[in-house]
Amino acid sequence: MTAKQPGSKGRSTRGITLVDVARLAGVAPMTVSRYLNAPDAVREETRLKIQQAIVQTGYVQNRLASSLASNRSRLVAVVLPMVTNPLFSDTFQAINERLMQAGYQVLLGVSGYQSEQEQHLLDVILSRRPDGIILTGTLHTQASRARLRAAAVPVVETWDLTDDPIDMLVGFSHERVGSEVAQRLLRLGYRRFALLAVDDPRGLRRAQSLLDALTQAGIGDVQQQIFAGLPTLEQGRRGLAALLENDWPTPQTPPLMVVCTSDTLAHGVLTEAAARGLPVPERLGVMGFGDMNFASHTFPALSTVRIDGAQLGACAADLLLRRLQQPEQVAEIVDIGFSLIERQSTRAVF
Amino acid sequence: MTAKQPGSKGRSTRGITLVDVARLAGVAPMTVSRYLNAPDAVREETRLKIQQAIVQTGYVQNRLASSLASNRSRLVAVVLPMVTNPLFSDTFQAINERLMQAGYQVLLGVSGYQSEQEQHLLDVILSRRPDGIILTGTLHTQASRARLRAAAVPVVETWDLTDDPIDMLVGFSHERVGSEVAQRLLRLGYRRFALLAVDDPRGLRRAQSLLDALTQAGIGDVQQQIFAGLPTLEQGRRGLAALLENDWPTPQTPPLMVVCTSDTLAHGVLTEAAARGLPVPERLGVMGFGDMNFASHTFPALSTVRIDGAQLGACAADLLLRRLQQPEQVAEIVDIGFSLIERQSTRAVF
DNA sequence: ATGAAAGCGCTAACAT
DNA sequence: ATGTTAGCGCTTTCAT
Repeated sequence: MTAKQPGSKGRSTRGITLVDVARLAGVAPMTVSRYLNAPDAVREETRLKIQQAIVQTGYVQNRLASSLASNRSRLVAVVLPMVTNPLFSDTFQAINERLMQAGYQVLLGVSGYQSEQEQHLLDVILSRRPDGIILTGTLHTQASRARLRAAAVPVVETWDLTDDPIDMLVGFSHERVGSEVAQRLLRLGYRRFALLAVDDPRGLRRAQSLLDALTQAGIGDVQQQIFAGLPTLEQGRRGLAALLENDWPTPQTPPLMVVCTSDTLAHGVLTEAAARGLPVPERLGVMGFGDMNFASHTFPALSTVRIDGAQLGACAADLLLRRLQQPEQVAEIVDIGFSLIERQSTRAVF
Repeated sequence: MTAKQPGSKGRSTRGITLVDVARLAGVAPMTVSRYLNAPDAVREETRLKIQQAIVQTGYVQNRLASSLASNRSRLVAVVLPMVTNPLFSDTFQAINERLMQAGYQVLLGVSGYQSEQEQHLLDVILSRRPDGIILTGTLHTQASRARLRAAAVPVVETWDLTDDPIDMLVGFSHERVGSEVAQRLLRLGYRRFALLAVDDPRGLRRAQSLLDALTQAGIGDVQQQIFAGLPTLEQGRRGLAALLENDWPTPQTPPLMVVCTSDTLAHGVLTEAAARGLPVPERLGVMGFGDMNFASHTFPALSTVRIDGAQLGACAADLLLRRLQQPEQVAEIVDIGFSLIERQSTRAVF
């Protein structure tokens, strides 16, 4: 509560600064700064004096000022299409954990799935001068991508494997997911297929790739239900209900395989099937995507495509952190792959 | 790529600044600043010149500098116990939406459910000088709460109704949830109860309040399964399995009511019941919490306690924004309440 | 190991 | 409506 003498043109007094701490500790401000940023560069005795002064004053460093002066914000922007999509939450969690541990903080950006305000979001983010940016998916407009390249900030794109990454990249091939799922299901004996999807860009690519592979195998008549919005249990139920309207599997027909672009949709399909007394896997097969934490515990257990979201996030954070420590590092591209998990929901007997 | 002449003691050149834009537009830096912060205070003609200069240079404002100079960061820290808990994602989404719209950005803080590193997280957050802080739940240690009060930053606590809020508050009474659930279920005719909970502090308070109400009604023998960690479908299945080991409801016994502190656990209970052929609601009743988006679409549909997470988030953001506009505003406390939703899973016939 | 000077990029406050 | 000056709180750079 010491009343400071305002300078002739000074502003109203603010909180406790590093100068206050320095004065109390009887050292130069620069020494306090050293204590904060590299304690080992300060003598033990001095360190104690400063420590005491900090506790006594309740000083909290002002990182706005330190970021400005040092040209390092220790901020990393993480851009998600949607905070409510549980597919990304493991990734997000892992990213945040690693970054915090390394002394960085996460600035959140939510892009939505449409590209309208993308440029604006990007400017808002860049205005904070983050030391790095982690994108979920990739930016949609070329203008945005160019701006990001121009900003010369390290960027990691995730959850995808594109042709021309902005910088670093960690993901997997959605095309390969689609075709491998098709091949596996064909090998299991399925011949009748339906598709349940929501309209997110990567999910649609998986779906298209699946359809292509099926067509190549001579299966062209695949019923499709594509919804707008996020995948929900409700959409899954509705989707199956719609599919069954013109194709109700009887004991005589071979089982129908419903491929979903998300475990959540698939869970809804299982639920609707149970509600209608349609036995899975005997007359209906279900395939999900994501291997989310519930997939192995649905009834019956859900076959799906496993993506290790936590590993993906950890990898993205590590790539970025390594670059921040060694700016010369080349831009890596990491394919973390995926694996097909066969559980009860695809175990029809042919 | 214009090589700037470094001052005698200058640092290596950085990006394009407001001064560069001003020079190109032929105005003073302050005029550019005005254009950015209050375009209406600048003449149309000048505005166009500046606009052009900005586009031409690709200038992006440096908010680190502007925050430092203006003592307003336009940053709001949002603290979550865990990013992967879907209970909070609607709230988080709503908060982020409102804040972005109002020109604020979200700085994420993940506290975990234990209080060990709470103080450190708090300092990390305060060091960015956020204009406000939104907490999910409340801080655990008195030291943290004191430090936050001392920082004189607007704070909104959410998802709870505590006795001594730090500042603003929006939530509901977990105690009342517990007792009202008990009373409702008793009125429905249930007399045999079991409890399934995870060890989050608010969930445990709901549970305790439920148990108290049941005891008052003369029902003291309530089997309990309390797990550590986040609520998952798997935990719900395991929980029911464990409960059934020493209490398998027969057609002769009155139905067993399993009250869960989370819809996700309840969903697991429904799943395990289906897997074991135990009919819900005839022999087993299930009650959830949260009314998450799947609750009305499980089979059978799940009775639960509805909390409007999106409304809660919007309310929290609005309280904060109002305070930021009118600092004299008193600290409001908002009880957003809850409602009991009766669906199929509690429709036993007595 | 510590200090002094200069300046990061912007805006508040006071002109005009 | 626009310009001038000082300074936000810190760190870089150079000196001791």
